[in-house]
Amino acid sequence: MTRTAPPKVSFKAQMRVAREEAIIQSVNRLLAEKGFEAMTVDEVAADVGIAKASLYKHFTSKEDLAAAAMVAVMQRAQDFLDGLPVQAAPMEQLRAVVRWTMGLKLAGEMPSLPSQNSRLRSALMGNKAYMDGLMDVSDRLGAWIEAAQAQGSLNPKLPPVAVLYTLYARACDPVLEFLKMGDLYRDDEVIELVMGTCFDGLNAR
Amino acid sequence: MTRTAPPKVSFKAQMRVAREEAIIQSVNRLLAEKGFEAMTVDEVAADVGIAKASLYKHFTSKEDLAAAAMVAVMQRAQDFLDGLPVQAAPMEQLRAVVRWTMGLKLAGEMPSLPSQNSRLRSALMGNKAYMDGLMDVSDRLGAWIEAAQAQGSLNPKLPPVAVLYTLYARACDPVLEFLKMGDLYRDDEVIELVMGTCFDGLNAR
DNA sequence: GTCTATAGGAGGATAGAC
DNA sequence: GTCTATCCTCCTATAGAC
Repeated sequence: MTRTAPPKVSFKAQMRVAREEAIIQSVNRLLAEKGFEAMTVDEVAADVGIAKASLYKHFTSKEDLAAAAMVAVMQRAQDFLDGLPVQAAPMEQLRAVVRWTMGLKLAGEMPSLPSQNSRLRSALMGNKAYMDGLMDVSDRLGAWIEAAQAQGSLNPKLPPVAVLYTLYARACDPVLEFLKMGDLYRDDEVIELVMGTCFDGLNAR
Repeated sequence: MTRTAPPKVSFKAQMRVAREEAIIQSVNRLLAEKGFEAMTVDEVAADVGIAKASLYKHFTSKEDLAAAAMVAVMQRAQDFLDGLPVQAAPMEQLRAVVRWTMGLKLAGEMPSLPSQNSRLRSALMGNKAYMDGLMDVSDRLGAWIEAAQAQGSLNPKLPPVAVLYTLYARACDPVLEFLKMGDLYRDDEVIELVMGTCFDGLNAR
């Protein structure tokens, strides 16, 4: 009788993964809190509790760190999509995703990246895991958008891509933080307000 | 017969104002193009065609430069508001302002500032001209918002401040640049699309 | 007030020992 | 792979001559 095969992932590899997850969690929090430019690699290292040089053994650059955080967020999004009830109406799926996204943002768990930084853009576009996740999420949302338009719950005159961008943009909507800062509304009230302006618009109905 | 009184503003003072306007114009363009963090004072100096040290004779810091650009934008907004037809319906005034704002953004003339930078926030809050302009614009928009709600064209259930923030947010809406990048729509088409989602919402009507 | 030159310091990235 | 120590580039801001 032969010995059992060695585990596919060694103990050391597991430790490595665990550490990288800790790093990504810190990066995610700091990106949400201060944004990419204001976040320093020293801060990340201090927050994780390791030396800066050790960080660079796991990730090759600051941009790479940010990309890893985005991969994690994209994974969370995919998990959330997987958990949605399959039988629900497309429109309700879309509304649920947007609500979830804004909840993340208000909870300080949504990394905020500058859209103009070209080095960062390159790092993101060159990250296969991120691009795959983004494509998958976009495809799923796109299917719901078209279905909702077909059944007349979503405005059929709007180009699907415009709807998609509009939904994505709720993840970095400054209205959320401004309303939160005012201290007049609880987080869930802020979310319902912005849900209203997003789907029903500002006009009276 | 006495000589005419000396001009209130000396020639040197006029030169100074003209140079500062040139500086502000460069800052405005660079802020719109690359954002605050990516813009360097060296670039501004090179763009204006003067030495960096000379810049600091006019403005005490990079944050001060950005604040001056915001003052100029606020002045343009006030001028635009002044030029609107007085007899138009409040709702139309609001729509006109948002259209104008998005046009500025698409034309690359809307400076983009990070909302998290505290040094910058302090510079803005400490700039009386900026704060006065912001208050004036907000008051005028606020009056139209309440009037539009009173006459039932704007959803009366929305808190006026939430509407105000939502309108302001169109000035930095990433949906504009994303749709522009796609090259599927002309600038005016992009504006009308976002006007639609903003005022009519995503839902079918 | 304009310039050249440089101080001063922050921050990304790496060398090299262990 | 972790550490300490350091490099090096970039950038804000200022000194000092004219």
